[in-house]
Amino acid sequence: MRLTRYFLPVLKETPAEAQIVSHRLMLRAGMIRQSSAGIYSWLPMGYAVLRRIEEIVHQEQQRAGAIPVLMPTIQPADLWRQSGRYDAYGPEMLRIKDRHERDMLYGPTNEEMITEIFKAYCGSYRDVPKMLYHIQWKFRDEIRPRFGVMRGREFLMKDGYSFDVDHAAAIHSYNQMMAAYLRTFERMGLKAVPMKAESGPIGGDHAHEFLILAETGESGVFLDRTVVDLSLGGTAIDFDDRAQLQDIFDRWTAPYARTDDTHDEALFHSMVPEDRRVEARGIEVGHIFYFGTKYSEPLQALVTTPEGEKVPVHGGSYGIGVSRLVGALIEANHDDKGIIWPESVTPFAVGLVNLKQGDAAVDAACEDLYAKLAAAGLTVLYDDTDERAGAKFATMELIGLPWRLTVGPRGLKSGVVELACRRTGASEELSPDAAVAKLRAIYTGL
RNA sequence: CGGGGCGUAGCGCAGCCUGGUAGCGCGUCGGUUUUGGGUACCGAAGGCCGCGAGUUCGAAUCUCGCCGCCCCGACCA
Repeated sequence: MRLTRYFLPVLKETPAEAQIVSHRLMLRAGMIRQSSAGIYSWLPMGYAVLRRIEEIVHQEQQRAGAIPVLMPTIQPADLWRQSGRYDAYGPEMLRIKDRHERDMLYGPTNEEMITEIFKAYCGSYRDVPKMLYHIQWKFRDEIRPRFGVMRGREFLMKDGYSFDVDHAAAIHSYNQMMAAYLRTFERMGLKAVPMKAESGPIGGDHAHEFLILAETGESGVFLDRTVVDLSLGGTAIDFDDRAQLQDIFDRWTAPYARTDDTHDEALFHSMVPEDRRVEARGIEVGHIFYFGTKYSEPLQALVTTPEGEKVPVHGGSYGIGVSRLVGALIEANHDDKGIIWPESVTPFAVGLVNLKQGDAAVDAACEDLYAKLAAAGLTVLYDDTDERAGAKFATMELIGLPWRLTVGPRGLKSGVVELACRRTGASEELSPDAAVAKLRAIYTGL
């Protein structure tokens, strides 16, 4: 993409309304534009990151055996009356009427709807286990939206739902999602720690929240340092292997890790030696829980067992805050100059900077690199504007592309370009072809 | 929803107390200059001063009402 043809409305100054760093940087980098309180348009740069995050979530969900669907944003109120949540949900739920005065709502979540779908088609133990998920916009009319996309009213969420014949099978589904989430967040370069959670308004008991540690986190967290160092690394996971998944579950949930909602100071001290105790702040980016028959009973989602008995299915629900992750990633990856995208979610693999637009040799070298990078399968943002070097560098640093390839007359005289790493600030001079090869190597396997 | 603050050019702000036909910086456009870290200078465009009512000869400024946004708190992916 050529910057002269792109839409990248960067801001030199920080808009007054933005308080936290991710919100400020998203506005300055031209990623989002506020429409009203807690509701945003996603501009090209922001949308690109959002789609990359979505793609990772899709891949890891399906790897774990979940099946993608797409349910509507607008739901009929009757469905929620059946589960009893129409009245229970409160003013957070946006209630609307259609032209026939029928009560509708903009869905804050989809348990009722997915249960209704399951019930319509699945009635036998042979139909389970099933794990369905979708990535869809939700609306919760928060009293006070804030922090940009981290706490918006409209937000993009992955929510998945498991259906199993009994408790033991449901726990396996739960463990599948636990492993899928660990993989998902690791791929994004995030340290997300599963923490024991309260069941919350949805009910149930087997529940964990995934939090990434960040100074601006909304929750206080208390944890054993050892859990932060756990990593799946290249572990091959067989999602049908109950023992392996149970082992992963055990390893990640054994160390003490809780938010201030569930924190138990005495237990914390008894379980964790002082030198391993960490008190920090965290941002919740995912939530998994087993809720048993909470929805299947009132909605009469039953399956027949091999013995011919009809039993309510055991359900679990698994959320990832996809749009929130954009903000959370920035909270975890930035410096005083701007954003630093991990390679796995960056909107462009590399920024190509032409230091002397209009100079025949430099233009030609840039065009050549632009074509070769594209041929190597890399996405490129080519700054072909006639801005000065300082302005171009500042913009590249602000928008956070992980690698910058700088081409100028000075280096070109000796046949080199500069490849700079956004995260470390390190740079090296090498031939254009070597730069392409190095970038290709960096991005291989992501 | 309780408490506080703010709505003036695309963005950041001054002007309001003490009414008199709207200003600064950045950005944008044109020109000169500069050319490896947000260059300097010259010129220009751009605003029913959030909306409505009132007071007044006259309202960005005073009064009342409404709307929107932000911050603290309770609530949440």
